[in-house]
Amino acid sequence: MKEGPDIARLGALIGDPARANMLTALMSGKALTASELASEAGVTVQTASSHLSKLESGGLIHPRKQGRHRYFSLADDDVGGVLESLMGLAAKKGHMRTRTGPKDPALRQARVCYNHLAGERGVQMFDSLKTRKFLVETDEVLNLTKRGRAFVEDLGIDISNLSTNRRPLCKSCLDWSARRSHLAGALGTALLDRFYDLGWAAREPGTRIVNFTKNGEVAFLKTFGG
Amino acid sequence: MKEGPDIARLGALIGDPARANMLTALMSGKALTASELASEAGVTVQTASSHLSKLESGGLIHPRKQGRHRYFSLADDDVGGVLESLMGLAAKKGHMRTRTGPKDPALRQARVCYNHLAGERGVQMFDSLKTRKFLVETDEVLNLTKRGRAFVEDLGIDISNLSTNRRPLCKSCLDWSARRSHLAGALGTALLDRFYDLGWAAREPGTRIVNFTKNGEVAFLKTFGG
DNA sequence: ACAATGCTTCGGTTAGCATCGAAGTATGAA
DNA sequence: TTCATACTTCGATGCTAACCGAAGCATTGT
Repeated sequence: MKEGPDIARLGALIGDPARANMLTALMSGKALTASELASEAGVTVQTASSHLSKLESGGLIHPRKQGRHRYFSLADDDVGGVLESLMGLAAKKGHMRTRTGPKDPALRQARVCYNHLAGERGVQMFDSLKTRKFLVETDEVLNLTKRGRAFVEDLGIDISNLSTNRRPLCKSCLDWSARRSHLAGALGTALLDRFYDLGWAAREPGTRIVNFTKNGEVAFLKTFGG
Repeated sequence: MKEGPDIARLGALIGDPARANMLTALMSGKALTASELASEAGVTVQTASSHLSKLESGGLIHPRKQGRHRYFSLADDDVGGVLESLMGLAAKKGHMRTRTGPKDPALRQARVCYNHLAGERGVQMFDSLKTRKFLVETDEVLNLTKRGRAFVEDLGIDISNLSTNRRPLCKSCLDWSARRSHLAGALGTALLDRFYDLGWAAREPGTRIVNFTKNGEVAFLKTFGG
């Protein structure tokens, strides 16, 4: 029996190509069925089932039974954050798969990171919130100021609804393309959802790309400085 | 040929128990030799060598040749950050295991590194020489200034005798306990020898420990600032 | 010169695990 | 009930990579 440190188990889980494909697919934030994940990973459903049970017992994903389907999603924000930071490191080390398709620039500009906005747009929003003192970072903990709270409520977000949750309101997440931080946590999710509702942006189906509409881009730039 | 996403390669690198042990050992910030890492990982040096070359070509660690040793350290802060986040996730999932204990305190304070002084004393001496501009480091090359030369000669060391040797006069050596540098090279050797001659310190037989006498400690602190 | 130390490379063995076919369970539809 | 879909479990196979012994290379010390 081989005993390694804690991170070895996590690394081995992420280290298998099939499982890594599944996890990156789940980074879109959508819950996917076992069959869908199998085709994403390019393996049969039996193999996928084996992988999924390992990921589940490893605490990386969380199943939700619904009818005769099982929907899988990432276990929590921390898992998404770790995967994001791993992608960032991989990109920096030049091991990035060089499929320079048209998708790549779009991914860099705006994409979902599990359930919040990432990419240049996400970094821009984060910086804007910090320079205007809506967000302050003290002792590595992010806090929303009173003025920030007012700003967010002006956008039409119900803060009290979020703060009841045990999930942290504000959290910084290291970006994959830029090496800067963007906003994660409940507020990050709420903001992205609000952008959808306002018609500023929409998801490109089947990918992690977030497409901003013409009016949405104008409004976003006006709101988060240029 | 199996092609997975970028993070799979990183995951696989971290996923092997031996490599994970090496990486966690390097998380201390210290640079370690291949042999030390082998014993940390519980494998033979041949196996360790194979692992280390993989970690190096994966961009996770960075080698630094020094004499007949190769010191390895984490490539950059980003690698440490990713490992840290992985440990955090593993701890959260409850797979945490406590790790290696401390080493001999006497060794940390003052010891020989081949033939020069290492440990906290060595680092202190090195820092003192640099802040007083007796040593300057340009382009990763250490040079003794004129004032430094005078200072060393005042201690009773014959510089001209050393400079004839093909061995470099000044060389920085990465410390084992602190992760700072100390002075190696012909001058480092000469200084330690001079300490012996002056009766400031003596070797503890059979070990690498250097014991300072009471008077020697006072003189050392006076000479190299405290 | 010679020996000793630190590390790497080569070759062959072995263990683990991903993989898929086939059979089994569960849910939903006709 | 009977069939179809979604998924899991079992068993067998095959490939990868970790592992160590032995030999080779490089540096240092005597």
